Amino acid sequence: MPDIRLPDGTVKRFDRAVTVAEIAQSIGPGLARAALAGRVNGKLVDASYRIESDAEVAIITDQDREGLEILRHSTAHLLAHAVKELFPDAQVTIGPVIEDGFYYDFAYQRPFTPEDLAAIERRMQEIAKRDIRVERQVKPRDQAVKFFKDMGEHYKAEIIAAIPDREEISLYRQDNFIDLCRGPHVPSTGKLKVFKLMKVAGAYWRGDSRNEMLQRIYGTAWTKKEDQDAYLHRLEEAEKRDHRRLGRQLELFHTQDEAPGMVFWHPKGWVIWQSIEQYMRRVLGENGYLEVKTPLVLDVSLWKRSGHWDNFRESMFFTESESRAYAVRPMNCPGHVQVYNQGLKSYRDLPLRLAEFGSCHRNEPSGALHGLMRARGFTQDDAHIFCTEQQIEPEVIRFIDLLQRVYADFGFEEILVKFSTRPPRRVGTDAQWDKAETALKTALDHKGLSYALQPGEGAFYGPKIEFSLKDSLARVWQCGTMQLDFSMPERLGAEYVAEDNSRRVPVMLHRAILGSFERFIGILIEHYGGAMPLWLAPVQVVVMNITEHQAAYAERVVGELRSAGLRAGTDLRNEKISYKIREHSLQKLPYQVIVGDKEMAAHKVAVRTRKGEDLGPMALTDFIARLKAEEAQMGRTA
RNA sequence: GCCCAUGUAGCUCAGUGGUAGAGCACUCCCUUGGUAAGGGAGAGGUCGCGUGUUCAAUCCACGCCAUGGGCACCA
Repeated sequence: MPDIRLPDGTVKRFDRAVTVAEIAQSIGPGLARAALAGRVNGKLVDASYRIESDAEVAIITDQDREGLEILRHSTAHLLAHAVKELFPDAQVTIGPVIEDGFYYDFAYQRPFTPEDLAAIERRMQEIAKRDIRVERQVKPRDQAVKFFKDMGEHYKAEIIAAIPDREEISLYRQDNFIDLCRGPHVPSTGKLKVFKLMKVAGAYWRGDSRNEMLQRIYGTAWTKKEDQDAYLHRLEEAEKRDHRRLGRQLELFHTQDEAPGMVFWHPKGWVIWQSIEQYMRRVLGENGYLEVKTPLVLDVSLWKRSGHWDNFRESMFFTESESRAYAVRPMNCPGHVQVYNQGLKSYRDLPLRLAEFGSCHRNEPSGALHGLMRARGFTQDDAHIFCTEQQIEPEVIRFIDLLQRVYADFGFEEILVKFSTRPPRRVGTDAQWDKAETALKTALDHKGLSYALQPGEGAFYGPKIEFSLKDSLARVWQCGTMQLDFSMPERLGAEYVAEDNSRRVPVMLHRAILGSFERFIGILIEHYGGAMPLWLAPVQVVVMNITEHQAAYAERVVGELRSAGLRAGTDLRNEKISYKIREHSLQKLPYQVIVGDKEMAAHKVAVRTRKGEDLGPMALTDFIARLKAEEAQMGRTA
């Protein structure tokens, strides 16, 4: 005689064991139809789950977050079901829910083609229409293993072997398709209405590149058609912001076959770069950094001493001359230690903050390359702080202050922080690690930052903090980093004379705010959809004449804008004004100035923004003042 | 690096076993037009690279390179 307490507080009494579906039915036929699953005493269960004793029960429908996940998970099963009907020899492996959808990995003698995908999707629709009941059953472990082995599903058998002993082995059956699964699932395939297969890709079994490659089919599933349409629309919008596409359209940069993973910056893109570099140079200077420039190519022996040869030689570029071997630098730190090592340092010289816009090359795996985001040639806004252990904490706080200010200036509001602590294999003493981790943690707490702790994820040479920012499409990009290093100063012989006249090894802090210029500019392009804030816009103002009669006046206006330090150009082409406006709007140029006879007579300029707003005629001095004010706002108004 | 797809004019893309086409951009001419495309003419391609099959390859096969989507990797 279970008492069932519902989320609204009401209690229903049943005179026998009752299923979630029956409870939904007792509440109303609408809910009974909508019920996908239930939550019984906090645990998600199938709608067919039988409740024997008193319980708190909530009915899960597609209005719940969990409901959507169950829907997606069941759609993954539907996909596997369809694949097994069409390709009985394919073996099923795993099929989890992911953001916006699901995937399922199959082992099959040949890759699935796009045509296969279309056929599979059609079959999924058919099976959904059959509205087959989905049933759960529990099997003893050895029986389950035998069951799947007999079916030829060796991957499933392997998965069961990896499930902890105390967990139940549950199977889900829909018609003749049976899959190992924890569940819960929708009560019948008819609940699955809105889904679409997106793409097929290779994926390693168990995520290990030493294992065989499986065929992964990605799909998306939603509760309503409109949601799916909105999702597909969102993908299209994201594609329009793709930095590679905008880089071409806005003439910022290009890449070509002869230099894979490296970038040819065009004049407009280089203005963005230079605006950022000069800005960074200014704020670093304000914060006590000293800028240096060190060699891009160094004798291999230095990379052997630094440890890079041992760990990363596979992804370094090498060259040689007169029988001497050199490496193109993959990092700047060894160079900075060389600068530090010139002249005996005193504790009075610390902290010493050496900064470099350091060009690095790493021979990244070909499949990893991705426009500006993952390149083989890139430039870090790198700096190394040489300091004592006592100085770690204040230096980290200073750094976080600077980083927050920089991100805000670029228009990023939200920063995510991850803190990685000592890994099992590491250098340095426990006492050093204790001090270092405490210093980082205290600094984070001092700044009131919440962070995700990643135990054991630190580098072998020290703990680290990683800073990611969220862009306008809510995508997260890791950019900033603060890493402690107990290893390299010692390996490369850095030391200082302490107060007691003893020689000590300084702590080295590796830190970057932007990460790499290439990647950061890529993020900015996508964040702003190419419409850069005024201070970063390659061309800030274009002055257009209506007829050739105002050409000289337009030139004069541009001259004054340039004298005021603005990046301005003319468009005196023999084209209609609407044609010029369209072109510069597509180029996302922030301000368009139109001069016709009226403006010329009144010594004014007519101003239009890239959003299409007509600001009307104004005096040039007012216009310049407006732009200067906007520049000073940096990314904050955008 | 692995799996799949793609590579044709500056860009976006059609297309065919008999050495190629559109739109936009570009050049010239007409047009001097007031807030997102005025009209006309012209020029432009070793069809990613290589080898093979074939009387003949941009098209078929194989290899390579690059790009895209994933996977693995990311000091």
